[in-house]
Amino acid sequence: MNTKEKILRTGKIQFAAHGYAGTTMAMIAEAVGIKKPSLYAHYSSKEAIFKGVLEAEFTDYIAFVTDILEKENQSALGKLSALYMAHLPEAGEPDSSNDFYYRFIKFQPPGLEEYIAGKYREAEDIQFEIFSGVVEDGKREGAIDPRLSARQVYEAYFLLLGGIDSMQGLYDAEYIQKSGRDAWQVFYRGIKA
Amino acid sequence: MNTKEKILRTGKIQFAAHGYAGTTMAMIAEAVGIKKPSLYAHYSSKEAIFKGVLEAEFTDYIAFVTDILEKENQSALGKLSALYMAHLPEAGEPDSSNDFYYRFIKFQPPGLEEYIAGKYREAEDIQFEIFSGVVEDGKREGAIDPRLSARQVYEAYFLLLGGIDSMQGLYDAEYIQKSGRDAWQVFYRGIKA
DNA sequence: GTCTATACGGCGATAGAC
DNA sequence: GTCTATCGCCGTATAGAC
Repeated sequence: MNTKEKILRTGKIQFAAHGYAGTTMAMIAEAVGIKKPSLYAHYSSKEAIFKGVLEAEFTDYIAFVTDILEKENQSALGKLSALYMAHLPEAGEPDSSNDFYYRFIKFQPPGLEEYIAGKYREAEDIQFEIFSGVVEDGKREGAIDPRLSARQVYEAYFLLLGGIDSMQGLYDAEYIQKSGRDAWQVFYRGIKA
Repeated sequence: MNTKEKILRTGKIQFAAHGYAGTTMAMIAEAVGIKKPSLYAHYSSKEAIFKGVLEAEFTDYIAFVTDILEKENQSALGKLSALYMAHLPEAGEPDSSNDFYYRFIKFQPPGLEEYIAGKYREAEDIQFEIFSGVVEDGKREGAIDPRLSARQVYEAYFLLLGGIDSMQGLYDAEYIQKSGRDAWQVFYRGIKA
């Protein structure tokens, strides 16, 4: 891994853990293993590093969702469940990608509000399109109540995911898992045919 | 309103909008209408102002929940629905209390992690106790499926609320309201007897 | 590309007059 | 209680040698 990639990797971890203002060039440099001014040989500013991380995260997230929802030989409910469960935290080290994504979707560094919002809407449009296809499959399979609209199922589903994220850092992974599974049962009862 | 209260009021708004590091003593002072050093006649430090706001917010939040869930002449489902709907954003100015609460529950300023976590657990214990009483009432009224535990209903419910919060700032109030009501229907189908 | 040295500004906080 | 003036520190970013 070259230095430029290393900066993105460690930058993501630091930004996710300490926020934009709370992360300093010195912190990133130290974690990378170089001195502070050397960062400027790879990125022109702190903001440029941040944007680099952000770009990569959106790309990865869309790939992650697409992978799960377009898996073959799986029922629609199987796919929805798999994507949901993939969002539950695992015990051990924190998931810095997830932390980064949710932190900066909600709390944008000053001056980057529009930039981030634009990226987000773009990612969400793609996500909704794939998701609603799966929901329609679920109706055809007789698993999802056809009276519910794909939009309605989508909203309830991502409200739950947002809720799971809002528990991170407040509870341990095991409790969030249990909580998340409990909520899934309620959700499932709510959409089943 | 005296200066000390004014500092808490404006401090809450600034902290909610810009975060802890992103809020400066100069910003608070200007919004209050005094100069920066005058703040120190009322609070010994930036952290002291923040803690003052935090304390008041937790107190207010518990009172808010208690008020709604202990209202007389209301069915259990009516209470749950009322509390849920009260969390949906209204069009117009942003709700700085809500923004403050959720921002700092999830992203604590360095050094205040334990302090905030402690306050939060305390508030949550009280909240769960009241909430589960309402759920048990709902079962007795024949409105909620008795096979569901109060804990399970609580978890699904607050996952939804967390999800609603995670939409704030990304969508306008009207869309979040619609989304929130849609999700409520799914939730209701999921818990009804 | 990496380093040492440094410029420059903004931060929290204090001193001391009124 | 409020002000002007200022301290000390640390942030981003640059200059210039190797």
